[in-house]
Amino acid sequence: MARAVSETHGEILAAAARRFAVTGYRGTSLQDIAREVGCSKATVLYHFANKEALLAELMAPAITVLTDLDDQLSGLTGAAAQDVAAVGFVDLAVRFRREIAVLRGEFPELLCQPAFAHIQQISERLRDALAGHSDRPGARIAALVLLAGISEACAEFVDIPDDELRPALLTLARRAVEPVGTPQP
Amino acid sequence: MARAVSETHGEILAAAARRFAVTGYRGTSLQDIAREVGCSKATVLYHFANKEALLAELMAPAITVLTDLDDQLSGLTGAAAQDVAAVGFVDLAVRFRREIAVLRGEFPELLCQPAFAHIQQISERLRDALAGHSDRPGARIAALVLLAGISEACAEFVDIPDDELRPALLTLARRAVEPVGTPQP
DNA sequence: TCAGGGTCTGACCGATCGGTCAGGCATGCT
DNA sequence: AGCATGCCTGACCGATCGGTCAGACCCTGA
Repeated sequence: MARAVSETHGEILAAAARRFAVTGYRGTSLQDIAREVGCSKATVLYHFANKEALLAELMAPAITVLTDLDDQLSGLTGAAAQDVAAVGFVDLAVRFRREIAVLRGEFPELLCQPAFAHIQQISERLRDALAGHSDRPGARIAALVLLAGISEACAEFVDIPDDELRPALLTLARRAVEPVGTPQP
Repeated sequence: MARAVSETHGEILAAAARRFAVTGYRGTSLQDIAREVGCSKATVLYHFANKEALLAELMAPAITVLTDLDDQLSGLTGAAAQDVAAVGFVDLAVRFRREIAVLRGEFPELLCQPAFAHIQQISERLRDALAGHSDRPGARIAALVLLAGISEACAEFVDIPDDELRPALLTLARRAVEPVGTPQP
């Protein structure tokens, strides 16, 4: 057959995204992906060094956006940080619904891999920002519930258009976040 | 060694609960469980017909409570259903934190197993009740975010005492749920 | 025409998975 | 003493996993 390299490469990536989103990273074998593409398992491993590299390339765009959001958040505090975190994360979760679904439930194990080492810290900072940098248990619990719930909802509602899902999630987030005192003049 | 049957049986169950909660159902091998107990893998399979039966016995108490909640919900509508669902699920999630953690991310696959066939329907009814039986997208999205988020939070905050986690989650749920019109006289 | 490089594959590898099975070893009843 | 029963185990099974490798195939440039 011998297709152009970029073509097969992209097809494998797309097939992996579909399968990972349904059956998870560990629940999907290289054989499954190869079958969906219509090539051999060896071909998958010709285009990608190993299974982890395939996942890493799949996640790269989402991770870039997440890192940008983290940078944006670094200079903010209080209610401003809360709102930027809410808007930013909702937008990210809606746009990268499939990538979010891939990680569903496999976060702890996958984050141990070197390619994703810093994501855990970023998500903790994100949670902290959404809690308004407060250490009240209620605020921290609310932030975690929101982040996890929004992720799950995005992975679940695959058939709802972005423009409907995004405002609904944002409204919910703003209603659910524990208000934090902002220094007002 | 030859311990009393109930003793080893219980030890295996406890070890499985610990391991499943950390590494998930699929991520935990029978060998892992046997190692933690200090017996052979064959002993685990002497006390339990197979891996699935071990999981089923582990989940039984939580499933009983969930089924009770479902019965309670069957006769309610509107705001009453919303509040009973919120209180009931928060209580269940807090009490069975470890069982919730086991299912983390493996819901779709595990629910295919015959022992858990009806759980999916129950959780959908629960979500529907929490949405006040409304079909507005905002209400349905909020209900899913809450159920998923509460589950995740309970699985994550293992070190917070029940009496602190429960009211925080309940307050959040009542604040986040989309209010539904109740027929008032 | 031929050499070389990019693409792809079948066959194979060691490791690990869930699960089976014959048999060892106590204990208690007859 | 002899036997049955319950508990436990090492050895083993077929399947599947991620990954390797030698070589086939095709295209292109010299």
